[in-house]
This record gives sequence, C-alpha cells and structure tokens, in this order.
Amino acid sequence: MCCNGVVERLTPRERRQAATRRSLAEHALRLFAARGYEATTVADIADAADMSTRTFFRHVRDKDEAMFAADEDVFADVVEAAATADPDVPPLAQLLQGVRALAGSAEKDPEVKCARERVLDDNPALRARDLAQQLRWQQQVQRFLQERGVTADEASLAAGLVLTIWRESYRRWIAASAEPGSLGTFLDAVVAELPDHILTSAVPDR
Amino acid sequence: MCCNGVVERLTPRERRQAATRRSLAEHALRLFAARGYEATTVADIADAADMSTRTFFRHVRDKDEAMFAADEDVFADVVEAAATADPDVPPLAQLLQGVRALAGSAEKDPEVKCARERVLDDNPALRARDLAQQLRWQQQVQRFLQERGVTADEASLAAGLVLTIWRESYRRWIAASAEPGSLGTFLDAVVAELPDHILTSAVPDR
DNA sequence: GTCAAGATGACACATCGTGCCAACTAGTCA
DNA sequence: TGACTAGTTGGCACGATGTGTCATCTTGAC
Repeated sequence: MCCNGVVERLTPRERRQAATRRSLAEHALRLFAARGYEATTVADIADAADMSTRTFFRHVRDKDEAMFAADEDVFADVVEAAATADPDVPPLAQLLQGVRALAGSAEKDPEVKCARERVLDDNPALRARDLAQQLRWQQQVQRFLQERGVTADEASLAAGLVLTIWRESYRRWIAASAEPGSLGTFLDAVVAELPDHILTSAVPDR
Repeated sequence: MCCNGVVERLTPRERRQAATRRSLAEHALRLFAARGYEATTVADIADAADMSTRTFFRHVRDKDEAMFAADEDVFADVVEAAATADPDVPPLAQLLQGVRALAGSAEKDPEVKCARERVLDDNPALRARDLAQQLRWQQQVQRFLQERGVTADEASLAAGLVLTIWRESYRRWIAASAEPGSLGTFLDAVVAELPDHILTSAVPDR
C-alpha cells in the first residue's frame, strides 16, 4: 500500500526526519497555494511547521525544496517494479510496466496533485525545479536500461521518451481533473498514439 | 546568416540593451566556468561588465538569467523556418525541417556551447533554468501545431517528442565534442532510430 | 543516572534582489 | 547654443535567503 517497501528498515531518527520533511512539504504547498510563492517567507513555513528558520534550512536545502521534500523518489518505484517484470520482454517494455505500476500510487491525493500543478504553473522557479527532478528520474531510467545491455545513446533517447510519455499522461490526467483510476488509461492512450500516428506522419518518407 | 531577420528593425536603444545582455551573458558564463557559480557573486559579473549591481538587476532578472540573456529565442527560428516549409507535408514534418534549420545556427561557437554544458552539469539550479527555457520552447512548438489544426492533446505530445529529439541530438553532438557540421547528422540519426527500433520494441504486442 | 551523539535555536554575517531618489546622458525643439 | 524631456545609471536602505558557529536541549545506548 505504501510507496516503497523499505519503511520498516528506517531508524527512528530517519522516520522523524522524513516526517519533518513531509510536514514541511505540506505546509509549503498549502502556503504557496494560498498566498503565492513570493509572498510566503521561509519564516512563514518554519512557523507553520513549528521550527526556527535555522532548523528549516537543516531539513531542506532552500525554500524551493520545502515543497518537493515529500515526493523525491517516486521514480525509484518505477525502476523497482520494472526490475520484477518479465525478463523476456525488451527492457523498455519492462520500464513501461513499471510506469504503469507507478500510476497507481501517483493517483493518490488527486486534489493535492492538482493544487501542486497550479502552484508550479504560477511559479517558473518551482516549475524549473520540478523539471530538474524529472531529469534525475530520466537518468535513473537511463541507468536501468544501460544495466540491461542497452547502449548509452539508445538508453538516453529511450529514457527521454519514457519521461515524455509520463509527462504527457500526467498532464492529461491533471487536465481531466485527476480522476482516480484513469491515469493508467491516459498512459495507454499516449503509448498507443505514439508510433502509429504521430511519428509516422512526421517522417512519411521512411 | 544572423540568428533572426529583425535586427535592423531595432532602435538604437534596443540594440544597446541587447549588447549589454550579450556582454552580461558572456562574462557570466566565463566566470561561472572559471570559478564556479556559487563562488561568483553578482558584483563580480557586474564589475566584469562595467556596471553597478543595481544596473545589473535592471538588465537581467536575477543572477541565473545573466547566463541565459543571450540565447532566449533560438526556437523562434525553428517555428519561423517551419512556417516557410512545404505546407503539404504534415505539420510535425514541417517542424522537423525547422529543427534542421536551427541546427545550423546552433553549431556556432561549439567550444562556448561545450563550456556552457559543463557549467549546467555542475549546477543543478542553472540546469533547472535551462530546462524551464526548453519548456517554453516546447510550448511554442505546441502552439505552432495547434494553429495548424492538430488537436491540443496530440500537439502537446508531439511537442514533447520534438523537444526530446532535439535534446538527445544536442546531447550527442556535445558528447562528440560539438564537431561543426555534425548536429544535423545526429538529428537524422535520432529521428531514424525513433519509430523503427526503440518504440516498436517497447510495445511488441501492437 | 550517565554519557555521547545528534537536533535545535540564537546570533552574526554574506549575498540576493528591490524601492527610491538624485545625477547623468542623449535626443529634440526653439 | 541652451533648455527641456525621457531614459539610464549609481548609491543607499531595506527585506529576504542561506550559512557558520556556538550554546543548549533531546534522544538513545549503556
């Protein structure tokens, strides 16, 4: 049910730290959504989370990171799920199965996800940070493929495609009011749309 | 030859401002590459460009933007070139022709481009800003497609694919020491690699 | 209970970014 | 040439971000 299977392996201290970061992320998102990113100071978030600003900066690197402190390793689940997939299918297909597995956990708290997306749309700096996060996911995907014998160039391109598929599916899901249970449907639609229609029409002479 | 055809339409004042921004971009990149982003202060860049820090912030929004002040609308050339392409081919094919046209101007100053990429790799904040810039390009591409009758969903996905193709081609070009004249070759290779090999192997049951 | 290691808060400090105002410059018109 | 106007610049003050340092408090093991 939970996001990954290593929670019970954490020490009490690590659990407390994770809870603190989750708390910061919730308060930061709430405040950013309510009064805007610029109008929210670090002191505001720290106050809401009952800590000093100095302690705030011990738990998150900067003001931006407060909002991202909760969901940092969601794509680790993709790689984990992909690693348990049928080893006979191509690595990229294993990955897409992993992405489908992620879709389930990503659909939790849809209204929070929508609020989050609104905040990102309103603040270029936060959107930039989100994209940088996605780039790290992309590098995880690339590593997964390379470890399974895909060449570096192919793995890089394929990882870019996987993230593009994920982004577009997620975007459509958000645009459709983040209805629970439908993210996987959007994912299938995007994958189906991909080779048949768009790309072949782009390179008609091949 | 030049990046776009509107230079002669600028007023003297606009030309001065553009020159100032180019100067800031050059000095910022040079300093970031030489001593690192964190170790370079706004005062350093402003001094190098012979201005006060107050004036610095009148020409660029923040420290990050100094480095990006030069090349903000390179993808406007793509859309412009795509708009002059054969109207009988699909819009996405027009776009790829535009991207090929961009490849030529992007290949200028290869050593600067490599230095720039090194700086971006070393500084997550700058990489994030670069990705945000690319997202704006992607939105330009999406708009281009929608204006030509492509549905919003298809245009969004296709724009994501175009940027993924561009990023991967550019990455390979940089990795191959940014040899002039070869970016177009990488572009063709990535496009050729796309539908035949990678995606069909990902969805073998279709 | 004791002790060590980590967590926290307070303070000082450098840097970032902006509002405000005075001085300077370029271009225009008489 | 001289005055006028609009835009540019620099200086100053200020709030906000982020870090180093140290004293104090808490946690967990023994």
